[in-house]
Amino acid sequence: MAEGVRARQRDQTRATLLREGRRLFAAHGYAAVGLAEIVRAAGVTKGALYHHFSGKPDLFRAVLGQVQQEVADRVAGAADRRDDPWDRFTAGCREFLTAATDPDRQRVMLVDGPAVLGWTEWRSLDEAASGRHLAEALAELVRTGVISRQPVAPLAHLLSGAMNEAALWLAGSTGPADLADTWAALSRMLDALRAADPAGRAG
Amino acid sequence: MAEGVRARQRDQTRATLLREGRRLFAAHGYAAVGLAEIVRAAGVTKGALYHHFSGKPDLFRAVLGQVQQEVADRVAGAADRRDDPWDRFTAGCREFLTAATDPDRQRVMLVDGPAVLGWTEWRSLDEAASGRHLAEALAELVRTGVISRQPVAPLAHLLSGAMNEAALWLAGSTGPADLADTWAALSRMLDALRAADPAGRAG
DNA sequence: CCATTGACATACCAACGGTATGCGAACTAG
DNA sequence: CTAGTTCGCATACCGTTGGTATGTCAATGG
Repeated sequence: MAEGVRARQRDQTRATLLREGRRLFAAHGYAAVGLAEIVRAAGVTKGALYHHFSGKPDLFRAVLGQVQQEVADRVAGAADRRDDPWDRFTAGCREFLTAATDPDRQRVMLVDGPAVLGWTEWRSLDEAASGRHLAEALAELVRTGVISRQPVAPLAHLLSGAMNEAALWLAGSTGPADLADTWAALSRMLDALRAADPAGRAG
Repeated sequence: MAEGVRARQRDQTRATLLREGRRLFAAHGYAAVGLAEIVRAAGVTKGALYHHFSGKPDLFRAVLGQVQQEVADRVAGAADRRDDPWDRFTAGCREFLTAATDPDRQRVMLVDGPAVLGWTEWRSLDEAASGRHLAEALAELVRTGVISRQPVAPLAHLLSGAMNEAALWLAGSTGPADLADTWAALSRMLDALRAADPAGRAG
C-alpha cells in the first residue's frame, strides 16, 4: 500500500481522522463530539471526512473496529503463549479483563458501541473480534471433555457480559484490591465449569 | 396527590409525556427519536415538555427510572415469595432474566441507558433499583455462610453483567431452547458459588 | 374581585449531521 | 511533454434538532 504521493496522503488523512476521532470519542463520548471538532483536530474539513466515511456512525464503526482488534490481538496473544486448553482459556479471560479496562477503549467498545450501532450489529462485530476467541476456547474445552457437554452460546454470552461489566466497574473503581478480588471471583466461576462435571470426561 | 383541577391536569400531561416517550425510546432508540415526535404523540408542545423536564436526557432519565422500578418490583416480588435465602437469590435472578428480556424495557435499560446518562450514573441508578436486591441477597448468603466469605461487590457486578448480556441475547434469539439453556448455564454458575465452599460454613 | 402564579403555547435560535458543488494537484494515455 | 481525466479534498449551503425566551390564559388564593 501507499504507492504514489496521492495514495500516501490519502492514507495519512484517513489515519489522522481515525486517531482524532478515537481520541475524542473515548474522552467525551460519541454524542458529545461534533464532526466539526473532529475535523478541526485532524486539520482537515468535513469534505475530507465524508470522502473517507459515509457519516458519523461509519467513522465510529471504524474506530470501534480498531479498538476491538487491539483487544482481540492481546487476548489471542495471551492465549497462544500457553499450551493447555484450560490455561489458554483462563489466560485469555484475564487478558481481556485488563485490556478492556483501558479508558481509551472502554467507552467506545462497551458503552457507546451498542447504542450507536445497535446491539445486534455491535454483537456481530464483537463476535468477529474477541468474542470469537471466547466461543472457540469454550468449544474446545467441551470437545476435549474438560467441561461438560452443553451449548456454548449461552455460556459465552454470560461470561462475555460478566467480563464486560467487570471491566467497566474496574475502570472507575478506586480500591486497589478490586482487580484481584474480581479476578478471584471470576476465577472461581470458571473453575466451577470444570469442577461441576461429574460425568463424561471423554470426548 | 392531584388535588385541584390544575394539579390533576399537570400530572396527566406528565404521565402522557412519560408514556409516549417511553414507547418511542423503546421502539426506535434514544437518538432516533426527536422531541417534536414525542410532544406530537403526547398532544402537547415542547413548552410542556420543558416545563416538566429539564431536557431530553432528563425525560429519558425519568423513563429509565420507571423501567428500572418495574424490574426491581418483579425481582423483589419473586424473591419475597420464598423463605430460604438461597431460593430467594435464585428466584430473583431468574425473574430478572425474564423481566429484562421484555423488548419494552431492554433498549432503554440496557443499551441506551449507559450511553445517554453515562455509565457511572446508570450504574448508580441501577444500584438503587434492582441492583440493590442482588447485592443484599449476596450479602445475606455470605452472612449466613451459604457462600464463602468474599467481597460481594465484584461478584454482584459479574453476575449483573452476565444477566444483562444474557437478557440482551435472549431478546433477539430465535432458538426455543435458548432461555432454558441460558438458565441452566447461569444456574450452574450460581450453584458453584456455594459448592466451591470447602471450608467455613459458619457465620 | 383582583393580583399572582402555574401550566402550558408560540416564536425563535445556534449548532448539528449531511449534501452539492468547486478546484487544484496528482495520475495517465498519447 | 502535454492534454485530459480522476482523485482528494475545501467551500458553501441546507433541513433538522435540542434548547430558550417570551407570550398567554385560566386556576388559585387572599
